[in-house]
Amino acid sequence: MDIEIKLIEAVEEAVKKIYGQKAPEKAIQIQKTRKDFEGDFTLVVFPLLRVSKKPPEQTAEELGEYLKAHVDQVSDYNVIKGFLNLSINQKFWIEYLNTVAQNKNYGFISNKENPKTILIEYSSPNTNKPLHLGHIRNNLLGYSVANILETQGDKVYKVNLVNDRGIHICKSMLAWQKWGNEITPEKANKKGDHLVGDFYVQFDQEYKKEIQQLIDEGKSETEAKQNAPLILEAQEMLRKWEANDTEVRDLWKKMNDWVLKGFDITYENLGVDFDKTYFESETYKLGKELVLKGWEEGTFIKKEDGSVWADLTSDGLDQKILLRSDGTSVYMTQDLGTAHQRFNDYNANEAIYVVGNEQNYHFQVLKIVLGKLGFTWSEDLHHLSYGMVELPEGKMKSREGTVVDADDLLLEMTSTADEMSRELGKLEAYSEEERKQIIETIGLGALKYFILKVDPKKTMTFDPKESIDFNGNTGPFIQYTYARIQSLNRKAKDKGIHLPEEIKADVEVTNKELQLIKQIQSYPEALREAAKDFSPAQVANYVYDLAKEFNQFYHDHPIMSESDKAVSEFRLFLSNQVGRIIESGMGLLGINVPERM
RNA sequence: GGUCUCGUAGCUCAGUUGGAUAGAGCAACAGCCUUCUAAGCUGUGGGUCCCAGGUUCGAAUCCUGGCGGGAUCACCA
Repeated sequence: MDIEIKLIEAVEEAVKKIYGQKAPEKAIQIQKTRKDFEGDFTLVVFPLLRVSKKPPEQTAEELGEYLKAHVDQVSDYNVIKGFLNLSINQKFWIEYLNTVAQNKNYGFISNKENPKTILIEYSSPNTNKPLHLGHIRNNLLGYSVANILETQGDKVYKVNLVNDRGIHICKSMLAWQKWGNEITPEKANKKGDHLVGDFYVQFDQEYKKEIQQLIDEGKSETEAKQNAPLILEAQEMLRKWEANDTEVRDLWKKMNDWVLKGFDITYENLGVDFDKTYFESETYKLGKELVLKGWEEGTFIKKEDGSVWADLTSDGLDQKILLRSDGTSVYMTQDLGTAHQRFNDYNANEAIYVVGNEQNYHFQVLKIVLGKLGFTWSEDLHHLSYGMVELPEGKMKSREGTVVDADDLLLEMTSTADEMSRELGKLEAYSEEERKQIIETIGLGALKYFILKVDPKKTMTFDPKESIDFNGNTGPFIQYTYARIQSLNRKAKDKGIHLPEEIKADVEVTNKELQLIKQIQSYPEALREAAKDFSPAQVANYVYDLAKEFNQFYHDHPIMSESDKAVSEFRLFLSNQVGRIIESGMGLLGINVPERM
């Protein structure tokens, strides 16, 4: 049983025995003792003064005395103001470490009684331009959160909804048709997504010129924007697309295919994947029936022009359009439909949408509207709203060429890792192939950790001029710690020191070693919290603390050269448990750990 | 203007049901490789936790108001 739970129960019992009443609800708070104080767990006694009717120090003394006498694991206690610090005996910690070693998936919940089925939608790119740094954050978050949720024993499905239709897609198609000269990714020797993205940019440039020309001819800006020949042509193309015009559809298929192939490469390099990919071209008509039904049932209102609206004024929001006056769908309509379809397809208990915080309002409305339609599962729909990635100067703007391209960044990370390793004189002894693999692991690890260590909700800053660090609170730091541990294992093999299956409780243990075990003990809780908050950052920060703690231990605890065999084996054993958790935690972040670096 | 959100060291960030003296990394400076990987370890300096009230034994954390930044409020997606 969890030691914390055991302590809480013991305190409950103590309060009853000593003060003759039940402790008030939630009054028993057990937390980890802060490092600067003696002890392992701390009971905050202030909330208990109501029943003890005695000063804090005295209450703490009485409870401490009782716990020491009645709980095996409590070896000692001390009182500082209203804080009762409890020390847990070494036997408990060593035994705990032994159970960790035996548990293949330590920290993970398996065989949960009623596992949930959770859908997580992430990535969801547009097929008109390549992925950039913002998408990287989305992809890494989605992939990692899926992993983290699975540790809690639930079934998670990762889905991608590709936005492959609409006016923005027609823009790049039209530009290619006009100025592309039948170029293909092969001929241009360029990834398809980049090639198509170039045409999207070109469209925008030419469109701007036309607008300027119309303005010069005396038209208003709005008028110019609406009447520029290029936009009219693009709109015409969209109409043809919707009418299933063969020529347009063929071009659309061809160019989307280029882009999707490009995305596949980026996804693979990033190390993310999906259980299913949906295409908006196949789902964009969903939702209309739901809306019409809602109107018939009086949930929505129809205006004179025929458009259908949800009135959300009673929820403190505005009115929201659901069907245009011509009867066609809007974004919200589609999302209503896809949400409904998803919950049915998978018989899901929860759905998570990894979407930037600029769409907070949209998801707020989506939930309310689904609720109004009578779907009780609207409560189980979560928007994992993440903050934008900004440059030091502010937002990334594609038009100003300040976007950080995903593929470029990945390449750059590897070459930085390469430079670093050369500077440090590492990896010289290894084959070219192994070297390449290691620097990729490190470069990618640096990037992923850099992004995932930040609380998803927060806007984060990325400075492309300063390359991502490899020292300190970084991915490579943690990877390095892991590599050190593997190096220990290799050395141990050479020296004939074997890794014991378990440790005897009477081995000599230092404070630092106990601290490490305590840090290990926090792993399951860290995962629970991370899953609850959809926050890989909490896993990242946990693993960092563990690695930092280990490096301190490593620095002043000889392992191979320790003369006491039992101590030497214990340290090797402890190191291996740390290594396993680093590998596990980093794995949840989608970061690999190298055997050497 | 309405709604939402953020504000912690020079910079990037931790700090989770309110708990003890607010922590890391980077950058700066000073040390530690004849000893298991120095991508490491140790130390120094650096704080009005945006401001003002309130709640309480106790507030970076909760409430109210203000200041500052961001997002959003389309018959776009």
